[in-house]
Amino acid sequence: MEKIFESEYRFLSILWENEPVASPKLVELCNEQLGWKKSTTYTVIKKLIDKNVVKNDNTIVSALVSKEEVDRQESEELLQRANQGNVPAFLAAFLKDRKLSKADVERIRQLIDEAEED
Amino acid sequence: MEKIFESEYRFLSILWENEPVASPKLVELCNEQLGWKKSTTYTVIKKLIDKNVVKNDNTIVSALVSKEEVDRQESEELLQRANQGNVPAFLAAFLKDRKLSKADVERIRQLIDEAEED
DNA sequence: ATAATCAATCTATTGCAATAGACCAAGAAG
DNA sequence: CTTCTTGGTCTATTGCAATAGATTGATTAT
Repeated sequence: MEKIFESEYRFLSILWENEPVASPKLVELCNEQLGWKKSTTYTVIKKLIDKNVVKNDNTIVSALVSKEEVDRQESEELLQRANQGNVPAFLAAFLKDRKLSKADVERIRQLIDEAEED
Repeated sequence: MEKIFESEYRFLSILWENEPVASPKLVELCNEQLGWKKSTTYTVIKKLIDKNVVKNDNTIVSALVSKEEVDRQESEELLQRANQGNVPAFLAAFLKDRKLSKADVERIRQLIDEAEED
């Protein structure tokens, strides 16, 4: 997946919250929430269509990629850059000096179990 | 801490591996590893000095901030942006569909335990 | 004294993401 | 029909990170 820029992410955040949504409505929302002019919204939509991240079917815009996927890509980049893809090293740094409640620990423990391959 | 840009991070990666190091040596290293001209290296050093991230004591350059701190800041931003600071949510997304070896799971389990508050 | 070297700065220039104004084509309204 | 509206594009412009050339001021060597 091609890189998503800051302003594209801001746009997507609005889209994800409202999709599927008519493009003029997006123009309105982006103006309210981001202060964007009409053409700004449309150029961003276009860029994202080119990147296959968004589609516009006869005025109705929707995302082809979920927030989870985009966020994942971001964390993957960080994992690679900061820890060369070493998951435990990344988590060690991430959890360092962090305090977790019993409930959180429980939830996380479960996630780890699910990630364990046999 | 002020934001560290991509190119500053690349520079810092070299600095962290070699500090403390004489500035002309940094010019050489940045030229070899990044293809930078002399002035580019010096302007980046200057920017980082302004940001209090690096110091230059009579030609000898060293970092005032560790890689761990910078990486941490980065992951913190991601945590906020993607999961509003919710650690378990972040970890859920991060670990989803990831395959971990038994050894990794063991290490991570320990990290979690250490992060548990009483 | 003067020339050469060298660390460092100061001031551009480049590159590209972010933003927007001017325009257009097609359909709706008169 | 023709005028108006409207979704959309095309082509700037702006903003700022990234990069670098020209220059300086101090030290070293001649």
